[in-house]
Amino acid sequence: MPKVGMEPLRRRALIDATISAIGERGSLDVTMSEIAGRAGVSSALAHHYFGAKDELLQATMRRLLADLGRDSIGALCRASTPRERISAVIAVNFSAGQFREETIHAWLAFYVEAQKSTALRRLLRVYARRLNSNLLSGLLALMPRGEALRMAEAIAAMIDGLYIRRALKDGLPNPASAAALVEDFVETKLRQVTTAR
Amino acid sequence: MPKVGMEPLRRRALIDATISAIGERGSLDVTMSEIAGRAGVSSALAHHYFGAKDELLQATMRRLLADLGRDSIGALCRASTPRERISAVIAVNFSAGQFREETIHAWLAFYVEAQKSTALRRLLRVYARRLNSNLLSGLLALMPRGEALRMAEAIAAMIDGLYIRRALKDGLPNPASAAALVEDFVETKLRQVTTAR
DNA sequence: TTTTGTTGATTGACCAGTCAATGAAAAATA
DNA sequence: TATTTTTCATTGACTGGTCAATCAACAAAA
Repeated sequence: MPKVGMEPLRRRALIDATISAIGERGSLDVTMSEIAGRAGVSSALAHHYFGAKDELLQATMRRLLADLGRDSIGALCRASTPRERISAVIAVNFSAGQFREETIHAWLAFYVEAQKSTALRRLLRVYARRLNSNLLSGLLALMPRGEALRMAEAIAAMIDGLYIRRALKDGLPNPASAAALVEDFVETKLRQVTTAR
Repeated sequence: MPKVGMEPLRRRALIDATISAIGERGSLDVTMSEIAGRAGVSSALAHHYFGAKDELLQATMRRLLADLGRDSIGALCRASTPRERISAVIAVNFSAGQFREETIHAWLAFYVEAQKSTALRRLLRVYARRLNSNLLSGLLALMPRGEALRMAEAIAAMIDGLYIRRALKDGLPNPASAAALVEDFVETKLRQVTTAR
């Protein structure tokens, strides 16, 4: 049965299993056995491929980041105006791929874990910085620098806030209305800036 | 040494210790011994007064909620116009008492734990609902109901988002600029609504 | 002497991480 | 081609440690 070249497959399966386990439990304290079981292997194998548990967790976080990054790049490429870039960033964060219970739980759990683990904190900072710069790539063309910087922070905070609030309500999946809330904010603010004095 | 009437003192001390332990660790997995040690008692005593660990955690969460509630009521009483009520709510959430690393870490950790514990989830819902209704108590006088509802959600999300983002940056305590961000949003939106067509 | 406060010691469960052993493909060798 | 050897994949069983929870016992008021 065993064949060569299993490693990448197993790694992927273990990371998938980690995300779904975290998503289901709603927190990071899932056991290696639980994760391994979901991936259809023994816990020893999980340790074989990832070493310690935090390495698996870091790999999982990196995967989440990579997925979001990929989606973001795709959406930004499809945008042709600065205004569209802003909408693209917002849309990605509330897209079907990202705004799932599983994913949201995982992000939230990692946020907490990042308070303990410097490695995870560094990864989360990457996320925050990237979100910020993606937003700025649109905002800077539409308003003065200072205004754009503050606006980016506000939008980012609102997105994160909607994520975490989403985690509280179970059974109410309305990514569209969440995105609309942010869009409305952007729209209002843009009108104010362009109409100014 | 032992005197009568220790119970309320111990309970308070243990809850205080729980908050500071969580704040320092940055997550909920602090041991009963750790908490008890900080409170200057044995872990057995903590169990004696609180029973199981989750009861202590729930009591801690309730304390956090109560503190925020008390502050909110105070601030709202001091506000005389609807517009001031909105600012009061924002100010409380970023006040020195609430916007501390310790408190923020605790809130964040509880957010995650609430995914597992229905009791904690219920408590967090209380918080969310109260924040919402406090905001609405000002907003409803200034704009149409539908608009006010959406606005309340947006403000609440932004506040929560700024909280969680604050947890990421260490050593950068700027509650004032965070509050200013929210205030600016409110101001902009209000101008739009009142100037409208 | 009963109640209240308090603890050290212990238990039982759980879990991350290790290791030695097994089986099966691939590569090397005859 | 037939064989041996090496490498890869995989696991069950075990270990050491941690921690929540319990309990029996002790001390000091009331």
